[in-house]
Amino acid sequence: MTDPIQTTEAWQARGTAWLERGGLRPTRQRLALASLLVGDGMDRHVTAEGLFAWAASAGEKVSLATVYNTLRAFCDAGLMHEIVVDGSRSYFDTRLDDHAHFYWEESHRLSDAPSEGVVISQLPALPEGMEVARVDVVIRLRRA
Amino acid sequence: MTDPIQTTEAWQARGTAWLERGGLRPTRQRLALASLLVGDGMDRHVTAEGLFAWAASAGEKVSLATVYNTLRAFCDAGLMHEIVVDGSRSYFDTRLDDHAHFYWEESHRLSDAPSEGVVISQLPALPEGMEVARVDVVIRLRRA
DNA sequence: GTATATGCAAACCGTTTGCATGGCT
DNA sequence: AGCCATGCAAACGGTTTGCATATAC
Repeated sequence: MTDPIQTTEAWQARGTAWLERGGLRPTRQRLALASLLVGDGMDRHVTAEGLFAWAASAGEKVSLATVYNTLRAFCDAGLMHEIVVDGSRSYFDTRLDDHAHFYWEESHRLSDAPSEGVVISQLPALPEGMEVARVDVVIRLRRA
Repeated sequence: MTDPIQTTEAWQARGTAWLERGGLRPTRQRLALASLLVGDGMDRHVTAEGLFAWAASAGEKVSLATVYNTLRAFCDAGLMHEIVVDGSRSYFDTRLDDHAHFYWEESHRLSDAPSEGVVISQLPALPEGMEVARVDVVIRLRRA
């Protein structure tokens, strides 16, 4: 669980380092969002609206358009990945390696599947001249 | 390849049988779309706009709203599956069994991956009280 | 000082819906 | 006759964009 001793400054330090890795200027808004996303070092799956609401409830003043623009900037900088599981909204993931996801259909939540669990032991022959950009595995869950 | 001897009547017969399987009334528009989708017995991946354009170029008069409604009806009837790979549009697949897809990022096309190719040899432990609704595997391709 | 980020509101675009008309059984 | 499907246009919702202002370097 999260260490309760962690300070806001510690989160911001991580946020700043993270932005630096992406070559992005540490503006107030980016730093606020980055701190929320990676401040505690855990992997996150957020939607734009969700992050906007989270920032607002944390007292950060960031416009919704900036949240969208910033998430896109984070993706372009290679700091996050966009995940599409639901046509009506986009999810953004702070974890960069290929890994499978659980998608909770009734609550519209996305989470990591235990990484040891999914084993793709073989990929199909790829079409001529093509390479794999990414392999997305989404395990859609419903109440049993 | 498609057998050039096949007649429109043969497509319609398949379309009618297909609609029947889904318990859907064989209206002119549904029959037209069904014939395009399953008339030749091949698996198809279409977008609503794409199917609308295809129908129009085949001389079928169907409104875009009806294409959307009809594709949804086909999905609800269990005749097709909706596949989400691109936040900006939905794809609809006539093939019903779990199988992996190739997504051609630059052309925004979706196709089946050779079924023998992908082997998921193990699934992760599922959360308590949950079951798998579906497992989506999308292999995103880019030019090498 | 210059390039870039932000905020707002308006535009955008794929999709859905309300309602009147028309067709299937 | 009654129910359901269709078509149109308007509504919808998430996302993007144009432009004026503010901030980082």
